[in-house]
Amino acid sequence: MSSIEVVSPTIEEYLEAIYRLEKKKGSAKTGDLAKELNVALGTITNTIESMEKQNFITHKPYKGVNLTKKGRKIALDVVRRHRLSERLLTDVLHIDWSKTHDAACKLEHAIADKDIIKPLEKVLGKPKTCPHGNPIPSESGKVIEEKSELLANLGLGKEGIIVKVTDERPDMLQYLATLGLVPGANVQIEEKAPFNGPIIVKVMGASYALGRNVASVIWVKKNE
Amino acid sequence: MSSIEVVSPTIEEYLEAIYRLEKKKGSAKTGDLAKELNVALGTITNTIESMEKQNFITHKPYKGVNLTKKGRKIALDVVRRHRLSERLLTDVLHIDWSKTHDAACKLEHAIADKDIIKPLEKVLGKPKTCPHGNPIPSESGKVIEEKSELLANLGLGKEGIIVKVTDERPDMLQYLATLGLVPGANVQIEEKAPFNGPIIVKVMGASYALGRNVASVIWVKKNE
DNA sequence: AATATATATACGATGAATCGTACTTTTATT
DNA sequence: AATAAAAGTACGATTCATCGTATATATATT
Ligand SMILES: [Mn+2]
Ligand SMILES: [Mn+2]
Ligand SMILES: [Mn+2]
Ligand SMILES: [Mn+2]
Repeated sequence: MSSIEVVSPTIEEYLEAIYRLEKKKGSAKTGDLAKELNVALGTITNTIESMEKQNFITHKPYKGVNLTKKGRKIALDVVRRHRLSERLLTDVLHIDWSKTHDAACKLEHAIADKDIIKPLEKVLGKPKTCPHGNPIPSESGKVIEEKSELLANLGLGKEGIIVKVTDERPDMLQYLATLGLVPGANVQIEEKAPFNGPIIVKVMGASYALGRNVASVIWVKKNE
Repeated sequence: MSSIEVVSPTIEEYLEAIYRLEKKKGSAKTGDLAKELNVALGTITNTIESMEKQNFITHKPYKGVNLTKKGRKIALDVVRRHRLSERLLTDVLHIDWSKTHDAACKLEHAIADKDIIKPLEKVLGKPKTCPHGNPIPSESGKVIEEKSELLANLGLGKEGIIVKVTDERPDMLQYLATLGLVPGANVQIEEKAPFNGPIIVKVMGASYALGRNVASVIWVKKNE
């Protein structure tokens, strides 16, 4: 029986953060983790040392840490619980998608039990993604990532469907929602200002100028 | 603004356990708490000393602890979250009532935020009780306790409606459910054996012999 | 190549929560 | 009232997660 190892909520948070950073930048640097987890640098050094001893991660000083197979397995389970929690919050409790991330980040540790997570997944209708479009790992840790590209990289005149949003700060999500920039929405590039200037996009008939920072958290699937 | 004080999950658990024991026995003894919380006696002594310093409880050695006003306020909020969690588990996730208590005891700490608990309460339809019939404290800490008496104390031939069940051990709840002894069910006393012997009750047409231990966790509202 | 800047580590210290054993006090029994 | 049993407390120790300051190393800039 290869059931998933039980670790403290703290270690789960570390694994979750490492997973995200690894996905985004290839590895998780001490400093990034300190910011992400809101703790002092020395704390990170301590904890990753202990996590390395437990074979959850490998660490190359000044290069960052990476998940081992063992660590990734747990991380994926945390991410799974996180994203199912988000779905519960939006789909069942009707909470705004801008508020779900922080709440889910606590909830995820309280629903580790299979007797809870399985019924939850079922009631939600086995959703494939979180409300922000990120894939929900399967029970066995499989992640089906829909192919997509950054809105910021889409060519002039091209259009596509928003697949996911990879910045879950409440203010960012609120802003995106007011423009209708949510997963499933159709967007077209109308203009791209030079020198990394704004991008004008058309959504639901309306046009908006987006900064590159914003256009770089939105992933779309190009229409053929 | 008298918003509720934030304490650690551990202290919340202590307050919750003290609330229950106080309700059941008038006060919470060190030993009872050790059993309830599954920690060593010395740990209880330590923690209640610290809790007394923070004015959450008063403590008379060998007599037990009691909640202060301040402590009770927090305890009621924890109990509120616990019972709303149980409702979520049974009503939304369709989890059996015998499994909800333990799961809720973790969940309750992850849904302290007003932005979560209010929508949850609303979605559940502002339930008055947990699945076991115990009242859900209001946001302001009001508890509306329906008048009821122990099934074990009901006279021969009398009948009533089950109001609540005050033992939430999984095996007890499973047993009660198989007999149909759940809140709302009508029961009648058919026989009471002497010397604290079994009680024969009629439920839904069937008759069952219940030990006094069982009849002493079931509370009923006598018909007329 | 030398220096400056960013990044990471070492180290000593703290607080919360826990344990187990030894000791003390209260309550029950004779 | 003396003694036994039960209940509670004291105390020293451990582990986890954290902090902040001082020090070290690597990378970027000149
Ligand atoms: Mn989290
Ligand atoms: Mn999400
Ligand atoms: Mn609890
Ligand atoms: Mn209950």
